[in-house]
Amino acid sequence: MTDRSYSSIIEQLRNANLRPTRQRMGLGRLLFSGDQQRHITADQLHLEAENAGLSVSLATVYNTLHQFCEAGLLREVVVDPGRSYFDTNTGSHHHFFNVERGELTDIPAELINVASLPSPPLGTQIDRVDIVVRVRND
Amino acid sequence: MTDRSYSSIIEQLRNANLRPTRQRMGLGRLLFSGDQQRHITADQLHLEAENAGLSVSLATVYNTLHQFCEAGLLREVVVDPGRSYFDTNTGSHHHFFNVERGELTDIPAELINVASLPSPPLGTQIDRVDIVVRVRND
DNA sequence: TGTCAAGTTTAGAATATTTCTAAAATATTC
DNA sequence: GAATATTTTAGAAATATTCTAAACTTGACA
Repeated sequence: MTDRSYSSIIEQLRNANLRPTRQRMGLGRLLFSGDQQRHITADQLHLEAENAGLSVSLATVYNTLHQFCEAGLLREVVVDPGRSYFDTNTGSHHHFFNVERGELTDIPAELINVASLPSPPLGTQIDRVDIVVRVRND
Repeated sequence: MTDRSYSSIIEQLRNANLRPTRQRMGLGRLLFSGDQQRHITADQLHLEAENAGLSVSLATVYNTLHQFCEAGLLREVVVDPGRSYFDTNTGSHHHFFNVERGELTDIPAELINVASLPSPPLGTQIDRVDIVVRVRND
């Protein structure tokens, strides 16, 4: 387990005013208990929950993913029209996206050097910078 | 009109083995006849066509947008889950995306300096690098 | 120019993802 | 343990996109 252990999840849910229900805890364990960072769609997580014997509806998977995003436990990644990916890595970083396989891989922020961003359109402020490096199989 | 004038569109369609039909020419004119670069969704273009008195089905708008992409006349931009934008600027560049308004603005490639891309995952090759600077209204 | 084959458009159905709704279940508080 | 608030859920609805197959248009050529 990473630093987001079982009790840490409860605590983070509490901080976000979310009750630690069976479903949230179960999905949290699936998402955060591995060593690896995960990039997963709602449907994939729903399937994984089913396979793990966790009974949870697709609606709840969607609700939970969004609540986890708001709580800062997850981050939504937009690379594919018509499908959202959720990323357990909430730190500053970017992505490789394998267009053929629909697979995301992290790129640590420090490995990409963005010099000289132009100033944003009048009346707006920069929220964040997303870099997606699209790759194809040889 | 830009350099992609009326006759130029016909020519480009021919090059792509696409017959210059009423629908394709009409949509081409809507997309390319202004001075400005355009960022538009299928639905927006369909509406615009209707307003311009061009009778064309939504299915054809989708077909045409994809064919124009394959022909290198357009480029698809993914910034919003569940909606595709099509960009008349096919050159190398990036985008501001106003999350609140759903509005895209071009950033010329030379205004962003990406130094030191890490090498792509084994067995893959870089297709392109998309940078999206998400902005919010003050 | 008329005919034919190939390509194109279309309405409507189908699909896929996501959100909504309101009723039942669960958690928290006292 | 009862009362209240939150959460989950199935199924319906919304949204964007793709598919299908029939009707239409185009281009080639006699």
